[in-house]
Amino acid sequence: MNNIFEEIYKIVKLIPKGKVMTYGDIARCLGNVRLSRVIGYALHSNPYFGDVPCHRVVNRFGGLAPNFAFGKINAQKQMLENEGIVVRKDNTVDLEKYRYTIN
DNA sequence: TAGATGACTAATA
DNA sequence: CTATTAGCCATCT
Repeated sequence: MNNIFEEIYKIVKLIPKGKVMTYGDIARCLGNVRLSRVIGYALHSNPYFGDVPCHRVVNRFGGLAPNFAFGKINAQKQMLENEGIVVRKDNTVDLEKYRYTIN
């Protein structure tokens, strides 16, 4: 499938361990920041769970998604911590520290 | 088949 | 400064 979804997954897969990316950054990589919405749906659908580290994708505040596809937000939090990322009590990460930008 | 919705963000009023 | 509108695309009803 050569649609926007594949592009999204391609970018997400490029996120190194211990780093996170925002929807906006991914969308900007695709050439249009407004695609951030599509990214959200793409990960919500989550057809490639296991291949796509959707837990490394956070919103612009660094906050984790309220409805994690696999389990609860707790699961995402656990996975991030497992990679060495410190998640705050309010389920947010330090973007200045963990934000990964491709360009 | 057509319309509404959603893990969002940035720009404008 | 805060609040609202616009824009994207796939899936759901």
